[in-house]
Amino acid sequence: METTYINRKDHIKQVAQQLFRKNGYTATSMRNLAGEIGIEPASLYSHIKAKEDILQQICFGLANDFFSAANPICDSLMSPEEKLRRAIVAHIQVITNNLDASAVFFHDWRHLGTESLKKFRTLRSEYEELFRSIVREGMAECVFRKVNEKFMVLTIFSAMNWTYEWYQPGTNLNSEVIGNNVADMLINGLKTI
Amino acid sequence: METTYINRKDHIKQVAQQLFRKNGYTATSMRNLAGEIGIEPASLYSHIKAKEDILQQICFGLANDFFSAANPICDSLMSPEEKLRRAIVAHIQVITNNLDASAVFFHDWRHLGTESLKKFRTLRSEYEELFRSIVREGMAECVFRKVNEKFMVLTIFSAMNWTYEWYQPGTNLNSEVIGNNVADMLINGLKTI
DNA sequence: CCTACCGATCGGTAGG
DNA sequence: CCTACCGATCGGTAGG
Repeated sequence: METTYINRKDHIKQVAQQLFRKNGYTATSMRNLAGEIGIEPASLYSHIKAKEDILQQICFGLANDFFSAANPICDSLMSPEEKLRRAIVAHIQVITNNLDASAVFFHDWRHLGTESLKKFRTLRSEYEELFRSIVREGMAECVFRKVNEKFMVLTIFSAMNWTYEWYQPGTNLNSEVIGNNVADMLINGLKTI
Repeated sequence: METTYINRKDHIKQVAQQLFRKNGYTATSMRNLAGEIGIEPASLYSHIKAKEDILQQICFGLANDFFSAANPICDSLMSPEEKLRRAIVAHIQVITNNLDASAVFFHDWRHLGTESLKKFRTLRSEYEELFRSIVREGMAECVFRKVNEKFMVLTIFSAMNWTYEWYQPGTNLNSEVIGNNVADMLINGLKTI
């Protein structure tokens, strides 16, 4: 149970994302965080510069995970349908493997500072574009119905991103099965014929 | 532009849900709220008992709207497919007609006090059960594929509830069209054959 | 990583 | 709806 082998900065991040998920970023005080870790509040500042630093670590760390999962799929030579299915499964796996971070990512990104916020929005647009290009490709090849492209991608993200709200490790199906189920529901609703 | 005709309590609620949506419930202070309204912070307490009162008004008010929209559809004699389509459209219309309240509803319900929180969860379960029963009915009649019922409903809610994140009144399609598009994507992915 | 502490701000009350 | 104010708590710093 003790995880003394990880460094303190990671430890802080992990405890923080649990608390942020449970109570929200703003409602979690540095005193709460320090108390949960077992050190004095002021000691946190030996490892981080500010509260927002932690939020940045969480948000940009997870953004990086999403890209790492999706990029190789997008660059591959698979069919649009297979790409979309795999991208959905990969995305949902990142979420289910990082439930605390995902909750913070989706809820609390707006509490990032002005500069980080801008960077965050840019990354998110770039990531959405990955999915948009798969959908576009599929429409061009007539394997996807020609629905409004932006709308279609938003619905795909909707179905994927809500996962963190209800997924419970252990009690649910495993993440690959869930990803494939979501993909099934979406793709079979998209396909020509 | 002036809406002096509504009473102050409603005025407070409306301004509050704008601020809560933008900055979050916890990050919005009573001083922010009073400043936006143009009164002194202490004056708010002539109209409300506590900050959480406002959150309760918003959350339970919207819950009521959801039920009012869905109940007549569920009680009707339409086919499961038609019921589901109409319930989806109705749900999305409630969201798009109450974007501020919806954002608060989905983000900040967990900041309700213990008692309200319990009541909220119960209402939410009851509401989900409305959709679950439509899906169950559809499966029994073999018009919906026999997927895990709970999972299917969660995916439906996912696709519906994310709407508040991206819907922009005016610039988007109207809410009925959007609801029907979401219904199309979901139902055509659910139907036998 | 701790003790000691800062100025700012919080939700809310008393009393009119 | 206002003035005046409360105790509590906030994020963060100084200095060791």
